[in-house]
Amino acid sequence: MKIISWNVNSIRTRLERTLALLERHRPDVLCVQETKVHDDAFPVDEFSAIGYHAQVFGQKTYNGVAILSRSPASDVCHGFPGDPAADQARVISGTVDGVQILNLYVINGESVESPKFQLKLQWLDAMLRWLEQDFDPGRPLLLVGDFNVTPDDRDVHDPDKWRGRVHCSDAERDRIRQLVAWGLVDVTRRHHPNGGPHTWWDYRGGAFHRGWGLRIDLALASEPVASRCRSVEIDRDERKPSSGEGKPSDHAPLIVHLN
DNA sequence: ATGTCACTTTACAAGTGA
Repeated sequence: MKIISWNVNSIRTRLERTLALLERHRPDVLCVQETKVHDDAFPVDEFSAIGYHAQVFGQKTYNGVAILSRSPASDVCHGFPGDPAADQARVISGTVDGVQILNLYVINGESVESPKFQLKLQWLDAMLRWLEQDFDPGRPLLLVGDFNVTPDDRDVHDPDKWRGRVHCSDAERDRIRQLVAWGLVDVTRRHHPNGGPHTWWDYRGGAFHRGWGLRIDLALASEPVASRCRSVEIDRDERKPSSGEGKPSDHAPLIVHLN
């Protein structure tokens, strides 16, 4: 079973590249974030034409998540109880081929001084309470998405430059540690113990070309899923300007392969 | 202090969010 997570930064702008990604990898599931479109305008037909069901939870302009899958997702839910940013479409969950999948677009936070940063921490706290209440780490569960947090300095191209800043602060990293302590495995790290691989590069300053990246897109699996995990890879080519129609997203797809 | 991108608007440039 192959599951891909990708922050597309607008599903309409990235439609051709998303269709090409599906044809290239033929994953069982593609979780997308930052679709930036109201559900009525999501390009459902283009995906069904190549064999993918779409479950969408979006809004105009901002945020938005969707699960595209070859077999239909069941028990689909939008958002979560206790969400302190319930007006923002950031979480869609469902079960595909026996795996409960949570597709997350975590609040960016802007900077550690911003009120949005406090909201980000509260949101992550509420998300953990949801897991504790409604999920069991002894069952097959996979959280994927844009977490907007680097778990540790190995995930940062220049840790000294980023130290204490948004995506790299102790407060954010504590929340990831709490998710792991509850019973999840950072499967990317398990397969890449020495660091990275980066998943996001700022559009500005030639960051991709210079290797200035962060690992902020994560796959956190309960042990029943982690033990099936054969590989976790990044499709770095997708981040290259030359690799497809139109411009790339600022994130690269994260590919999780299960036995 | 940032060599960008996508989206929106009583729009045709400028603000916002990333």
